[in-house]
Amino acid sequence: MVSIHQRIFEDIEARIIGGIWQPGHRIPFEHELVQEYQCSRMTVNKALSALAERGMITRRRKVGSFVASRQIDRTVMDIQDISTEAELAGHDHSYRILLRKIETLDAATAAHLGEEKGAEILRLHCLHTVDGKPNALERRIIMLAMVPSARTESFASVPPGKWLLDMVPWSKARHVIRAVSADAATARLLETARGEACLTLIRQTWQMSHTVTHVEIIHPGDRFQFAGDFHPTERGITDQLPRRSLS
Amino acid sequence: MVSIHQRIFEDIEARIIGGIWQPGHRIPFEHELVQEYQCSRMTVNKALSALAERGMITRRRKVGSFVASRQIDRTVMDIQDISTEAELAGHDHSYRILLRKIETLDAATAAHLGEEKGAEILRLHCLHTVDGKPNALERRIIMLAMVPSARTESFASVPPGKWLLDMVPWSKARHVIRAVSADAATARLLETARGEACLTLIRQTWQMSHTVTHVEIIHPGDRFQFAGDFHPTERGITDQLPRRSLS
DNA sequence: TGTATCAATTTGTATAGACAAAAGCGGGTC
DNA sequence: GACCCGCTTTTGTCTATACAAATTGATACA
Repeated sequence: MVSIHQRIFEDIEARIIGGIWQPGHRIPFEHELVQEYQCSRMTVNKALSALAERGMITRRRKVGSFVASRQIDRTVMDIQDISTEAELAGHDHSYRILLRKIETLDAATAAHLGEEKGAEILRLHCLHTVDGKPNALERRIIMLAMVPSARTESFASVPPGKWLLDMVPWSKARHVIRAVSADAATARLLETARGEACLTLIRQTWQMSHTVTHVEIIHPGDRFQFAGDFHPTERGITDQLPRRSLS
Repeated sequence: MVSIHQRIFEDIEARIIGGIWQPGHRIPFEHELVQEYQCSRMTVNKALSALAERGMITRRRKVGSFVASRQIDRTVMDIQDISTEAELAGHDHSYRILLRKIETLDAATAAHLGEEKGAEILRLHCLHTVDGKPNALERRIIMLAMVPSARTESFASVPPGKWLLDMVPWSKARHVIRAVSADAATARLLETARGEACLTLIRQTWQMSHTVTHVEIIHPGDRFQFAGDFHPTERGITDQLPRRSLS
């Protein structure tokens, strides 16, 4: 049993996706759809508002609603904590702390993070192993002012990524994905060749304009990839499945 | 002037993001919020439904609404057509067709695409140049059954990515990002060293379960990266800015 | 000609009321 | 105990109505 709301939404969506209504096409006025579907204007309005929120149509008072101009090629990636992700995919995961040290921010790093020089940080290096093979090198900075409890946490039983995710809410995240060649030290740790292509994910998260953490995760290119699906059709971005996969 | 709807939405959102209400916390019932905000239940309901659609809360009849369990580390990337993207960033863009050939699908490629062997395809290879330096190598397959007009299109003035975006609506896209080392031919075309780390984007788009196109775009790793921001706070995924940037 | 004003149209937001659907709870029966 | 039934609570959807805000188009006027 589908609701009227849903029926209107999907009918219009299908006509847009199917190319029957091209970008720029004016879709019927609310009162016309009220006639067509024999329902109240509120119901039509909610359906059209939902389509507008999704970016499929744009609406202007007194003018009407129009099929949005261009399909943007967008993808949604769930970038998860390594351990969670490995477990979801049914792989073994373990990790080893290589370095754990409290420092103060030097000028260059501070500028790079957009924070004040001299702030206290926890620097963590971590090697992740999946199914017995080294899979990622994690280099992390945690701002101790934002996460005071990290000062006494050993991270012996819970990996830092997971610990932070459960511990600190964030309001903004930035991700950068790069391809880099492994230097000698990285290659040795990841048990791969020097110069091997590596997929690097850099993530910085903020809470209310203060950096919480900055992390660089380096994967050997022959053992990792990022994948993401996008359906313009889907209800919410929440019914996506985990997207990062072992290759 | 903000609407009541918006005020409710943002108040609750702020309490979740700020960590005042932890995951699992039961947020007030609709009738309680009606009291608190002195508005009708419809208004409260719409605000809570919007939060649920966004994945910040989950709702269950008779039980209540709860702060969603775990923050997923998600990012939204707009992966645009190379020319559009370069122009937006204020760079010059040109391209050259290296190969344009109509073929039939061999068994291996067909299996890889999830399509039938023997289907007619247009194979296109294309070198993109940004600000005078080679920036991407594009290897594309277009299913002629889905895009018959591609048969006679020369792609001399409009690059294939842009042409397809304007021409054919799609209902699903899949993206994969990889790091690979350049082989000799690729390195020569991209004017980089053999073995250099390259960032590869693979994209396959479908319309109603039929493949429209499959493309592999190889960027030299020292000249390219993908970047994406995610604000759990934002209204829609549509007010995102272009995300892929020249490094 | 240009400009201010007004009316009409369309979307945006809100209300109060109604009933349906899901799910927990308790009571009775076997 | 297990099972069934009905009561209650909470969310889900819909209606009819109302007024506000934005914008267009027409009209009046300098």
